[in-house]
Amino acid sequence: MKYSVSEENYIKAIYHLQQEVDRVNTMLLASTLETKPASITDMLKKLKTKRLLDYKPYYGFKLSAEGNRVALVIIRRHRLWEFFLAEKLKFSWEEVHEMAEDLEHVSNKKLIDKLDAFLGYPKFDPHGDPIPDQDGKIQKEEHVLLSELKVKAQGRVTKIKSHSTKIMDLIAHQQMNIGSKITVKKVFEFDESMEIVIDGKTTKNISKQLANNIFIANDK
Amino acid sequence: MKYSVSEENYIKAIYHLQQEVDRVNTMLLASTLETKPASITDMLKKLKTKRLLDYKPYYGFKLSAEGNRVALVIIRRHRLWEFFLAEKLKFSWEEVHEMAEDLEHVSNKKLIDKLDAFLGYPKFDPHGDPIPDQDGKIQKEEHVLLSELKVKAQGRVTKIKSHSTKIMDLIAHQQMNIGSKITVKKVFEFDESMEIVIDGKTTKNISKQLANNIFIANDK
DNA sequence: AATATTTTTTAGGTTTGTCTAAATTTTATA
DNA sequence: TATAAAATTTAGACAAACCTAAAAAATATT
Ligand SMILES: [Mn+2]
Ligand SMILES: [Mn+2]
Ligand SMILES: [Mn+2]
Ligand SMILES: [Mn+2]
Repeated sequence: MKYSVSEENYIKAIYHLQQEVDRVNTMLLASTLETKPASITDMLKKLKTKRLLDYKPYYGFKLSAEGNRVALVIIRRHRLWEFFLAEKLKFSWEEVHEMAEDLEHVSNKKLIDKLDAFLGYPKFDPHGDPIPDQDGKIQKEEHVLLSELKVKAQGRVTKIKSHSTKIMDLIAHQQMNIGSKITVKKVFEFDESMEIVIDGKTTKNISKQLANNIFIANDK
Repeated sequence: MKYSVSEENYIKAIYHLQQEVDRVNTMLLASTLETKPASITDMLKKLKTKRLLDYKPYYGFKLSAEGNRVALVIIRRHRLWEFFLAEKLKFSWEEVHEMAEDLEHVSNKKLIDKLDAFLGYPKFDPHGDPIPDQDGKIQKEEHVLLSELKVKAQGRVTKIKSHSTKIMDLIAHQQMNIGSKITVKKVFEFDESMEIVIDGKTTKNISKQLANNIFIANDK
């Protein structure tokens, strides 16, 4: 089955919201897609008749098994393109999301599988999010917040929680990046700020708020 | 200015038809786009109000200077993606056109320019058609039909006239390709068939009809 | 020159995806 | 529990891009 750009954007948005809440509701989806609630209701009916959605009026909704499968196909396309843009075309990882938002709707399966091969079957996109494979399987990476690490613990930065420009600014300035190796040197009781070493080179002090937004995979 | 997928497809189709005829007409465009004449008229009016088209009812139409500029942007995108698909993803050159038909509408300029750089600023797409540069300039390659070459002449295959599967079949079987070096060994008067050497290795006999569909750049 | 044929445009509809405004249902509050 | 507020759906409209059928204009044929 082939779905329209709009349908795909709805499916993907519902999938992402479901990672946070169990049953998505109209208002929430309207605000993330920046449309009006009435438009959401229209699309919900359509997705329901296409059997992509479990939906009872007034009771919220969730993707069907098939809806989930479709969502993962779209997310696979999105993240592979993001990886391509960052890795091959040398875009910074803040720039890639918007372009991938369009590229994800080019839906030729053979194209995506060949792209995957060309990129060397990457497991994570530039933001550290997992890339579903051909069967929709995603590799779960166990990561913890940097703020939860104890002194002497170390690991690699896998993901940033929020992608706001404010946080990006700070992180870029600190010369941290996805993949950077982090070692915790000290944790100060006063404000829970940390002293860390980045890639075995530079030593930095970071606030609790910042450490709360950085995910780390335990290196071992 | 940003144009819809439909608008872009119309603009590009008009551009291509103008390479053959001076003023395009409704029927011709309808048949190449596989739509009805009434739909063409609707779009012509829209393109006219957007100043992309010179159009007087009943008198045929042609792209304005701006329309031409836009067409070349779309063709640049199309051919760069084709080059990417063939060169990097290892698609055969018969497969790339259809996928490029979708990718050409992803219109982020920085993306296309970076793709261009990544590919090494190629001048010709896998079919041998020239790729417009950032300013819409296209490199004119002087090529002649293989059938016009005399004995001992040599050159490289730059382009195939028709892209029908029937011709593709034959050409693939003869192990010819864009870029193959061709040397004419003999021309038989009886049926004007030729004996040629491909890439200095294999010797083949080809019919006048086939030679009439293969463009050659004079190597020198 | 008159008539027939072809081409093009116009008129009026349909589908998709959006919207506003109003009605309905659910949830919260007094 | 009655009422107020919020969330959701319905009703009706609109733009984009298509369509069919009919009218109008251009071109070809007798
Ligand atoms: Mn993204
Ligand atoms: Mn999207
Ligand atoms: Mn092409
Ligand atoms: Mn296209």
